[in-house]
Amino acid sequence: MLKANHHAEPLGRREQNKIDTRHAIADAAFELARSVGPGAFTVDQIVERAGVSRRTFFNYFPSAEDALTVRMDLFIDLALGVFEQLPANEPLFGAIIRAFTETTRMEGLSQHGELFRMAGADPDLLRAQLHSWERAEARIGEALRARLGTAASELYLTALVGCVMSSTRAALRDWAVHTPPSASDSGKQLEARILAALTMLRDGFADPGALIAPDPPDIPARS
Amino acid sequence: MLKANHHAEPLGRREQNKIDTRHAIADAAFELARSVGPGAFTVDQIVERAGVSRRTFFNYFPSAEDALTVRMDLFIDLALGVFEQLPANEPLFGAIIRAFTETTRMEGLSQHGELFRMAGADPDLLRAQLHSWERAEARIGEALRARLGTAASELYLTALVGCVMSSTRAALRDWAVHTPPSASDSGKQLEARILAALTMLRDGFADPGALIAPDPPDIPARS
DNA sequence: GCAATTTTTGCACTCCGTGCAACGAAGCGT
DNA sequence: ACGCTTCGTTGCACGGAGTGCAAAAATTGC
Repeated sequence: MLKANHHAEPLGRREQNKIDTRHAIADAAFELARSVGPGAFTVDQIVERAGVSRRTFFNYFPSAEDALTVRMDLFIDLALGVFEQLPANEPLFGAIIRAFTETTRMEGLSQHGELFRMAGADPDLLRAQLHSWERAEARIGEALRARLGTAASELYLTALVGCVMSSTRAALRDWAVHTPPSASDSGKQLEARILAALTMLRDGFADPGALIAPDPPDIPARS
Repeated sequence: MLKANHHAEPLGRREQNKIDTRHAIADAAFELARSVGPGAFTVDQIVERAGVSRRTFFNYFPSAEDALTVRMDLFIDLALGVFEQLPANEPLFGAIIRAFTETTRMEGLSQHGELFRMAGADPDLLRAQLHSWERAEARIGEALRARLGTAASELYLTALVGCVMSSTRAALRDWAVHTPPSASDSGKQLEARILAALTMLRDGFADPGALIAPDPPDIPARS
């Protein structure tokens, strides 16, 4: 269910077992959340499915909800990998947007959307996700620092990253409200919204009326 | 410690008692967090200080950390009150920035900064605060909707609000890192950073090198 | 195969969060 | 002031969350 790592480094049994356990727990939690709803299951149910002891669960995650944020962490892993490969002379916002679209091409967004919707029904899951976004922000900030060098101020950098993440989240909200879970082009709808939001940000929120076009807007180069 | 409400509406005993209890709990929690550190105290300690029963605490807050977000909620109350009074023809970003500065003139920022710092040491408090920001975002979004009318798309509006909040948070982070808790002009430092961040946002992150000037930057009009 | 290291597990314990029912205080009509 | 109603508070009890600790099991290096 969860993606394995792609760098074929020689992993020892120890490392590999830990990764497997982690994913087993995450998968069990996700399936449970799907079937009975977020916040409607206990840690004991998770560990039964995952085949580990209760105590082991808490060696990996501080709470049941945290097991549901593994997917986002992995998504960020991938996206950062893509981002670092992009040519350094590419415009900043363009690189960010491309890193995102390339990653969605690998991973898809449906499960992320699903989890986002769940968070609307369970405050604890929402908090875990917000925390996850926060961690992602920090990691992306480092990647941007590596690209921009010391010319960009700390404030500029963190504000920029924060806005990118905020815009993405706004797109998720809009998508969750306006696209029914059953929609066939659900993923495309979401991607289009994220692109629209990032484009607005890049252009300084100049056009309040910017709406979602039926097909993904093309992005005229800038910044 | 916490501000009383300013509209002198005729409140009944019931309403007033609830407000008092709420504030008593919030104050007790804050004092405790200050003295022993965030996450280092129990609900029982809070209720002992506040003079209410354990059960009553949970009638007001779902967790100990949530009692520490009351201040931010009240700050947003004030800020929204200010924002609604501003002339409707004032440029959007200008109005947002003014609503913020006016509110800080009433309330100050030191306690907010203090709480923000605490969140760095306690994941649960961090999550509660992130949730609080989320609620604030929703409320501010409504206020902006009332001002902008139906011309602005839902996505534009939520993305904009999200970016405003993100930029503010970035300013808080920068402040927490670079300004020692003992600094005498701590509040001014923070305010200057928030203004700088909001200005960058307004200008579309055009200048990566934007740094904090020793004295608060003045804001040339736009948008 | 053996010793060292790391991970898993069971156990015990405190604290959290909530449903429930009894109690007490505020509102309200007379 | 009286009773009646409504709403908030409290105590109790219970299941679940999260953690320190030490024993057991698995992996590693020799």
